[in-house]
Amino acid sequence: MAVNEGSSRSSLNVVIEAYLQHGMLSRSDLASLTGISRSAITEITQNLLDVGLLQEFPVIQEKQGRGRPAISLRFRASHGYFVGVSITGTPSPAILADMQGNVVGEYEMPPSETPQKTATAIRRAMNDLLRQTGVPRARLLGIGMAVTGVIDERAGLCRYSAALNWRDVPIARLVKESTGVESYVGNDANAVAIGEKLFGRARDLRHFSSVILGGNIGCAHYIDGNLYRGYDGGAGEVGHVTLDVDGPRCRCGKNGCLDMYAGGISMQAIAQKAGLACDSVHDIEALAAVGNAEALAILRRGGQALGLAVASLIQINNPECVLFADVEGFGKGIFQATTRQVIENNILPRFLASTEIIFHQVERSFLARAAASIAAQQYLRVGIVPRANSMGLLNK
Amino acid sequence: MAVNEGSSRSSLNVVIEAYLQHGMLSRSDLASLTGISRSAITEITQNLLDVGLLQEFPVIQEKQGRGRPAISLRFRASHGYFVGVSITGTPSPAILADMQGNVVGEYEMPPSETPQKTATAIRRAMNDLLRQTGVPRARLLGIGMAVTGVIDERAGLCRYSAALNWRDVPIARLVKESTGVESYVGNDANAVAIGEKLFGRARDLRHFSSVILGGNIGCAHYIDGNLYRGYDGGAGEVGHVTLDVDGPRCRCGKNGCLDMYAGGISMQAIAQKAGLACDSVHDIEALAAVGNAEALAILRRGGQALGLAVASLIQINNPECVLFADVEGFGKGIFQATTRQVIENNILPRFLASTEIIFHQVERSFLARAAASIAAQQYLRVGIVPRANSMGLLNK
DNA sequence: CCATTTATTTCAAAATAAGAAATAAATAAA
DNA sequence: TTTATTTATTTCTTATTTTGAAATAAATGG
Repeated sequence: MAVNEGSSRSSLNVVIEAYLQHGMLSRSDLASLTGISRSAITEITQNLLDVGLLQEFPVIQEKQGRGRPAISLRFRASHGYFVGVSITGTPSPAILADMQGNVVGEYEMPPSETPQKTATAIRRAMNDLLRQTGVPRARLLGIGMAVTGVIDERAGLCRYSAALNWRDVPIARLVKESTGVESYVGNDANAVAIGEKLFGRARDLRHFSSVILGGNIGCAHYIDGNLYRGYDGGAGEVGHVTLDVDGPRCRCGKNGCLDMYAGGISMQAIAQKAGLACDSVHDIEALAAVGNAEALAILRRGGQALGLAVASLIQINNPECVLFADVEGFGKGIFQATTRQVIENNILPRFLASTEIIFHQVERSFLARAAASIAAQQYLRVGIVPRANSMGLLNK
Repeated sequence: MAVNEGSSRSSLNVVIEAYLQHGMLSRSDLASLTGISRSAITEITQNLLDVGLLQEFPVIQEKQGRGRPAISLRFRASHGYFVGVSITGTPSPAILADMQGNVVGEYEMPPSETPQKTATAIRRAMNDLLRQTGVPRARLLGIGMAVTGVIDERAGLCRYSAALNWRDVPIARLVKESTGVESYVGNDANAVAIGEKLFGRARDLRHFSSVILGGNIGCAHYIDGNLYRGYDGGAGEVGHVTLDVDGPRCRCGKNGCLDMYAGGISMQAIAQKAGLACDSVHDIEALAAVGNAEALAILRRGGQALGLAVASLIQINNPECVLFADVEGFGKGIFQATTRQVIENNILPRFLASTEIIFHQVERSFLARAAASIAAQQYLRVGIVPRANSMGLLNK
């Protein structure tokens, strides 16, 4: 039986959770949001201020009401720092983020090879980032990694990654051993969702799905303000939704998976087979823009497939918003337009009005930043916040 | 901003929640499940025993371990009673259930017409049930209603119901006014899921989806041990997942919705149009069983459609189990076999192993019983449990 | 400048939870 | 049959947490 099923109990945890969810809140907000008495809030926030986790934020509010203005509180940026790395097969930035999620340092990582080499590369990245920024090692509170593949977050394991050719790699332990710093792994699609929630477009949303448009299609859901991982961590496999049982065979063994139509890898392969000169989906969009019929067809077919799959998702889960994170470089082209159109045509009118569809391009460091946030969240939830008096931080 | 976002805080609520989720737990179980100290558990359960909500359960355990045997506790059946009604266009039973979800009385309701008549009919049902069972009115703690359609559970409103031809009906208020008893409404698909969780096949599952095979296809999800309603209560509209953009037009205005292939109403309509003599899908199965090609084709097409939609659901949400509640009477026929087959063929191997697929027939009173449970849950969560000393039950 | 409004704090009282040690009820072994 | 061992539950004291009421603060609008 799991320990502590529901969620945190003590008011302290409720308060920390509220800041993880909302970023900036006055004591008054906290009281009405959590139902905890205002006097208790004063006490709890005082402790967190003493400890240095929270900070009062000089308010320059335009819209000020009648009475005494509220003082907003938020995490104190320099309370702690986290390294974030996106472990993919390609070179990618490692970053150092502060407690507010600001990127304070970047470092270019080589593409990951063996787990051991990756751990070593992360140690180098960490050392360079600390030197570069002057952050003392003691203030480094965790290392977060976003990995493409099937991840067991609790165990800190990469169960399987096709891109890295890893199987059952205890990467969290390896990195912890290499660096001496507490380390956490997460799935990259989940990391994107966490990034969207913490500093992206989903800041104040409690229910949303994010869809990663990359070489493959990834997806993750926030439900009731929390990342939903599924029964055994598999939620979000939209990429393998079947669209046509007679469609082309996917590497997963099934036919007509979404990935075969809308995944960057497949689209490029199809384009190259058709004799188009392209190195990325961006090039396909460019060709379509100048009227290339073949390119147009590929993008339309991809958008149609993605639109149908996401329409299903919307009707099954009724998210407040679906966020497409474009990492491949589709931009505002045919693909996006088709996807939107097909979604609109295939959901019930009631969802049409209430579901926001957002496409946006994400930067190279987005995943690394999100990975750092995973570490920050874990750190705060596991509750290693130094104690003021003897606030018992609960085990989760 | 919502009051009390996360979940309950006080240990009392955590304990009640644990019993809502698991039904029967010893103090020891509670302590390890919730992380609350054993001494606190003793105190809390003592209060709940005093109040009469909990009851010690004489254990006849086969598998007894080493030390002192644990004493299981559970809700005391006679602590309170709830009326449950399924409001559909057809005659349906109203039931009286005790705190453990046992049905202690049944009453046959006429088909619902106007909201006002429905409220009156429910009053009659209530009075008869109380008379019939001898339960004192003071012990009737709530009335729960399961309604087919779009429901705003918080407001106690039926936003829209095609089957009843209702629009924005404040049914909870009407029934409360008519009966003087606190009343709650829920969507029928949600009610089925709640029923499965509380006394059906999903008792110990934290993540599952239930699919109602009725005139239309309904669906609801449990996520992390709680019913997930979606951003605006629309989660579970699997019935309108598009399977073929060129398919037959659905009454929702789109083409090729799942309902058009696998909904009982559509299947019957198709069968009748094809000249088959049938009054129910059960008849179609019977015809298929004796080799009728047309009947076979209809069932196969339906099962194929349902299988594909559910395969998508599984890959999107990774539930532990998908429970099909057969209210139409398909039974163990072609439809079920095809659905299973298609699901298996269209999900990733990793889901094949970890996702349980269960079909089962539900009784006529299942929905009414589930509706009563909705009332019970609401009652316990809102926290009107009489106070022993001054246990502050939190607002939710 | 004063009434009003909203935010935050103070402080004593009450409620709650934890921890250690005691007690209970079983089984396994001597 | 004892006796040791194991697991469950309770008791009781202590410490912590939370509340509620009243006080204080900081703004706006006459």
